[in-house]
Amino acid sequence: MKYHFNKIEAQWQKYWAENQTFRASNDSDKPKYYVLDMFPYPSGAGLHVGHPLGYIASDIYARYKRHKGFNVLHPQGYDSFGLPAEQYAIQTGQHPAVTTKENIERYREQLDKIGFSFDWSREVRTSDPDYYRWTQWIFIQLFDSWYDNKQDKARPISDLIEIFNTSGNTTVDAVCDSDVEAFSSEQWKSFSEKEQQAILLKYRLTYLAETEVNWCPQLGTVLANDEIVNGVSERGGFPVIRKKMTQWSMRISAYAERLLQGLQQIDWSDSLKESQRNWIGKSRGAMVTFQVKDYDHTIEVFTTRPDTIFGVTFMTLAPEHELVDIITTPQRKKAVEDYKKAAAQRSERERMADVKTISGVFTGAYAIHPFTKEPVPIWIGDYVLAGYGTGAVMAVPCGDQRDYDFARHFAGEPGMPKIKNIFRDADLSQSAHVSTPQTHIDHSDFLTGLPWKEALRVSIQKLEETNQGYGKINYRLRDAVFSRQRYWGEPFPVYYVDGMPQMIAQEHLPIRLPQVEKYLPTEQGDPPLGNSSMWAWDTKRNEVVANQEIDHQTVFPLELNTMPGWAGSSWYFFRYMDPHNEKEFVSKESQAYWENVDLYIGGSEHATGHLLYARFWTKFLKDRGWVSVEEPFKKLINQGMILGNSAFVYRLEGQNTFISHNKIGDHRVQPIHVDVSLVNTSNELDLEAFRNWRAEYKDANFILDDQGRYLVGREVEKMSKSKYNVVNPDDICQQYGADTLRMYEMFLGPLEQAKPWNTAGISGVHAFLKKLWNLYHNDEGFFVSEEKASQDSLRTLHKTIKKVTEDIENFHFNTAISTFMICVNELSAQKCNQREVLEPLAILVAPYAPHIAEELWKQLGHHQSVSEAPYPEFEQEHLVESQKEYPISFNGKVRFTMTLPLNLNKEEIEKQVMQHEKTQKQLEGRSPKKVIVVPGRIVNIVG
RNA sequence: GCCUUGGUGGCGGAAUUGGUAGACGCGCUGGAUUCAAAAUCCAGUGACUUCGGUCGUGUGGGUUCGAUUCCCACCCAAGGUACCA
Repeated sequence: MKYHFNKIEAQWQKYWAENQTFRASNDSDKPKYYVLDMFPYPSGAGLHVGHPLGYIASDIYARYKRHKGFNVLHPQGYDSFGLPAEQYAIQTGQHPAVTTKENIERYREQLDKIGFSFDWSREVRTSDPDYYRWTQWIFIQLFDSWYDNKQDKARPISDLIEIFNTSGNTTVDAVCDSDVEAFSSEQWKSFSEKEQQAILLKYRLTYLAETEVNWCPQLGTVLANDEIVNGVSERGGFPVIRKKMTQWSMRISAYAERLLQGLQQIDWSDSLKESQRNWIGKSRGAMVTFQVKDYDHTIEVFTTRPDTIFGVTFMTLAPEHELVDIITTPQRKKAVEDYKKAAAQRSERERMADVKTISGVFTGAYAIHPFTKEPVPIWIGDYVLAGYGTGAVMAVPCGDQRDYDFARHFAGEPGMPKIKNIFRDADLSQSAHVSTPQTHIDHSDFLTGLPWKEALRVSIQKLEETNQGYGKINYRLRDAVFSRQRYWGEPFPVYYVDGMPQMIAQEHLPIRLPQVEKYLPTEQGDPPLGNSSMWAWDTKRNEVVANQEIDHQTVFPLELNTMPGWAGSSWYFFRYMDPHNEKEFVSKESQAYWENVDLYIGGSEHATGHLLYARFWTKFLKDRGWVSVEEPFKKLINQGMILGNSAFVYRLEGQNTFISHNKIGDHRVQPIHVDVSLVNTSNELDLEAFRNWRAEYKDANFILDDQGRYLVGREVEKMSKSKYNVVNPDDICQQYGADTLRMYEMFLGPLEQAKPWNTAGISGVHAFLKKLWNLYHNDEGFFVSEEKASQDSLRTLHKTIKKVTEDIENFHFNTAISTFMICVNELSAQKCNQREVLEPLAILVAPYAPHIAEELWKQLGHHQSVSEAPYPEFEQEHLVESQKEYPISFNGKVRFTMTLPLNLNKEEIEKQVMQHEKTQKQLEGRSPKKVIVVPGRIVNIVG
């Protein structure tokens, strides 16, 4: 009887949907288990074969846990705000909500075909007003909170106001802006309402601040680093400059230490934890204050090596540093201005990546060394980034390679003194000195002669004594910018009274996105929401009203920015616990039942973005008492990305002629991504299809190779619509079935490893499922016997149970599938058709290939879904071994094997091996120096 | 540049704690079946070889009786690098 996968799969998908087989209850006697996928952004390209990789893995695990008797929550939803829908709207005028809805429908259709056990009754969409009202609500709570270092938690802002009223701010130890001045309770009370609000803003966990952005004047918009290629915008190729803008920020830095410490209690891979540790970047050192010569200004620097303070040869400020314009001397003005302009045109990433080009310019100004009181020249250089630390460094060329390179590059120029060497016996002729435990400090007044670690301690002490600095723990983690000049994101529940932000009361949420005519920034350079004529807040009627009603008395302008993509994804895992609650973002009871995510699966590209923000918000919600957990995700697995196999055509520079990859030679060409569907497996381009692909290639000319073919170049890279390398899974479901797709994606390789997509090999997995089917069927139909199974078959079954269970617990799905293949091959050879073996086998396979398992289960006479069957137990008695085939090696090389009983001890094994004729032959009369016997493993004869 | 991960046959990959390198699958070769093809089944398949063996897990060193596995240095690829998701 044939295996009709299409029919079987459609039937069971319908059954699961109609019977709500996978609906999770918030009330159960079983232990709970929460399995979550990182929800997808519904892109216009549809689901690609990379998405299901993680979903299949989590689905296998969720189904496995159900067999093991758990109440499993396995939901799915959509991260549906984002830039691509907005760009599509800009190009076509189509409202992003419409495109997004269509894309979601397409995703759902595709997901349904793969047979996932999602509880769709809990679906969430971040762009749904019923969802984003709670994102707005959380924003308001952040605004209403400050971080108390003494209690090491976030507290309501009302507590802080009370403290200010009773004792001013001098007793408060809070995380706040660096420019807060001390005030008493009397002073606080004497401030105007506006002054008080301005001060509070410096303490709130979300606050307004000036931050740098990539500004593209021609597009009139801010760009992500990702949208900038070689210093110009990806769209249009326009210049991009760095510019300051007032934006909402999140005080994630308040949580730096807890985010670091929390890593110890969660089950994530060491590499991922390491990434987060490096991102948080905790370092110990000192803040040092340098007075600027002839000015009433100081430069603050953070250094991890205050012990090298006497080695300071010059100082470097970021070109954007606020003092640059003030202190630059008239003679240096032009050079500094030119340099600043050039630096503004380089993205932060370029500046970090490019260490070969050393650039900088002397300001003509000097700082005063805190101890020697000698003048220290002040330079600017773009290797110092404004956003890092204080945007200024003290340069010690003898101990830091970048400073060394900078000093060498500008040696002899005005303002660049000779390198000061403060290390005893250090050779500076080639490079900076690398400190070791033996390093001692020299030529450094009170530090001379000390080992550097000791000098570190003394230098901080001295800085503190002389009030010129203090020991400090610094974090690389910066506060997170929370404003986007975009349309398709959550609107802020914020209006402005006299320039000060005010929150809209929570009962009036959600504040819905307004309709706009155009999704581009306004002509004045305001964000897209500035195009709306209905974007003002009436504080009397508590509703959004027309802009013309703004009177700054009762009707005020609303915030024009929207929230970033990570807002909605920082808390969605809580919403699945209680998705339809209209009173709270999640009820206390639901959250207490589900706690947090037991298993989270998603791509490693989120290692430091989403995963850090979600941890931050969870900790905040815990502090304020809305949830009971400190960490959102107990265990996390990063599925490796399925990479695309991009294809390239090569355009001769400045022409509309394309040259075959194997003919490029010395031609100057521009590689252009071409849709992989236009290329066959031999890398040959379909020229007709290419001409029809896009209007600009209609009249393209080609230089073909000697066989008359146009060959494309190939490159493995991330699958994305813009690279035209997306492969979608629908065709595979159609041709081979969902069970084959599920097993093939798992069989491709280790879950955590990145791998390029390739369908070669899928036939092997499909053949396996057919063989599995044939164990239960003969030509006539279902054919399973009630007789006792053979010892061999039971052995095969239990060997399989053992290995597959170990593999699933360790997420080694690829080897589990080879184990299934071996099992089915063995059972076929044994002609096994006994229920005793085939019934447990159907359950074992069910998490991987649920459709075929359901069908076999039904044919075996069951009326319930196989997903409710208990997992088979492993029985050791079927696998007892008494003999071992020992490899016998000579000097580490295996020469032959011999079978010996497993109960022999070392001496008995050695005796038997030495008596063997082949041993004597190998030794050719020599007596061995040593015989190493590892019982149950190997014998090695040395000599 | 920096951080993280990876590099094993023609290809995807396997190898539990340092113990027979290449499981399982694809591909390829030969055979059976067929009028023929598809499908299926059987056998072989790391390279070299004077058929004794020799070499072989990115490159070069090291530790060890024994290294894909541990250590050092380097090369290459992918992901991230704070406004793509």
